[in-house]
Amino acid sequence: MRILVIEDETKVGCFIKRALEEESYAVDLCEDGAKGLQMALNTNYDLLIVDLMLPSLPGLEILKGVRQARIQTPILILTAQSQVDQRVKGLDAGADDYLTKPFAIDELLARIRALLRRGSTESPGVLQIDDLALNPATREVTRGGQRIDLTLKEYALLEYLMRHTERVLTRPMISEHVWNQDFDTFTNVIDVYVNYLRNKIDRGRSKKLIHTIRGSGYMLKAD
Amino acid sequence: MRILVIEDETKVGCFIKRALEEESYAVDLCEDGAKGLQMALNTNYDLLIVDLMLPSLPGLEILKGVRQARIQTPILILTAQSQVDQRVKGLDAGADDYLTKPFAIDELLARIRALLRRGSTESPGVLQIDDLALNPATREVTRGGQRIDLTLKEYALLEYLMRHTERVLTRPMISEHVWNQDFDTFTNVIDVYVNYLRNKIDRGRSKKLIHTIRGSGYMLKAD
DNA sequence: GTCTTCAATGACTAGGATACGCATAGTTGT
DNA sequence: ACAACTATGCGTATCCTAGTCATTGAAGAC
Repeated sequence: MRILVIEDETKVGCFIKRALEEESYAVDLCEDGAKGLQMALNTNYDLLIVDLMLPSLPGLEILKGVRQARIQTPILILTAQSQVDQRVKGLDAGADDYLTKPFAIDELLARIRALLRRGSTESPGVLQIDDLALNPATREVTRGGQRIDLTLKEYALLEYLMRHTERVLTRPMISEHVWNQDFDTFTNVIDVYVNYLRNKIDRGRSKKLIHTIRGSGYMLKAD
Repeated sequence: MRILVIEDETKVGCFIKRALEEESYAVDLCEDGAKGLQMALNTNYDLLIVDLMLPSLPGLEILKGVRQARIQTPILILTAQSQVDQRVKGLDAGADDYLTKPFAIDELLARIRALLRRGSTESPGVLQIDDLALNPATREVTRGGQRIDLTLKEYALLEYLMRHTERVLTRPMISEHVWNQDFDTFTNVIDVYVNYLRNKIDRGRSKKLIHTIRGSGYMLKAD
């Protein structure tokens, strides 16, 4: 899950970025409004977090810009306590939720989960394919009831796969959402990590879940 | 456990804050009603303490505001002796308990413990994981029947962990609820205290309860 | 139609760099 | 003296690179 944070206060921005990264989201931080809008338009993020108090470009303009471009990405706006009218305008301009500063990081994470969930087929909290289950809250992964330990990157990759099952996921897509990289690095990191995942998830099982689509990418599927 | 106190009398407010902090709660004090309501809405506290006699905004409005926002946080109201009707209205408006001024601080602490207990899944007063037990009323911690002495911060950290077992608790989450810090301090205090706790709780035992989730945070779990 | 060849693609492995968390010692403040 | 916190060095899990090995599928030979 890739998230863009547009926030001019460096301290707050860094804090959010770190917190999200610990939840294994891929995070881009932008401290400039105009630049942020460009990034939002060029990259397909899964979520935008926008501070409405920005120096160069009013946050509202970012919202309008994004929505005019027919981009449906959920947007969460941050406002100061006093800016009640701003908040209303923000929701009118297409924001999906808001949070007033200062806020608790728990609250932010909860709302992010809610927004991402809403976007993707109302998932019931725990993702499941066949006998493979992934619980984002506890970050616990099991197959056939048996616990599987994953590293951060392995987990991030699996979560992305599980949120988009039965669909071919190309390397650039995976690279963007899991590694937060816009351009091809000409490495084989993805292959390596798919291999790691296979070892932990499919090895020794008759029913394989991770399939490679030669020439295209990978797919998670029960068949 | 993070508590918000909304109380306009500076003297009383500071007194409560100090007393609570000595019990190792993380406390925010707010002397203005409107501001307090905002804080209650923005941050997810574990408990609210509200004086019903406030200058800017009647305490009752705060209750209504909070409950309208579907926030279930337990609320304790403070009233003067004469304000019997206020008290009733307060309970009707969603308060969970009340206390009349002047009150004994012990009384306040006891009621707070009761409310926190009730809030968290009807626990039987004493938190327990495996053979580790924590009694919030007496602040007594035992493992295998053996008493364990903890400092204020150690205790606060353990209580937070024990109220959220089997879930990955990230550093920012811990920082907020135990240290009452909204932003990252870029120090390793948390690591150090986890280490202290481990020395007192897990050292020398075969079954470890404190687990680190590399790259994410910590988790208290019996497995 | 079957077999062989070969280039492209992916699977797998090993090892170095890095970042993370642990431990311990040191500092501050009550 | 004790608790709270900071600073630092160290070991290691994790991440990534780079290289080799296996598989695939299409083109050409028979």
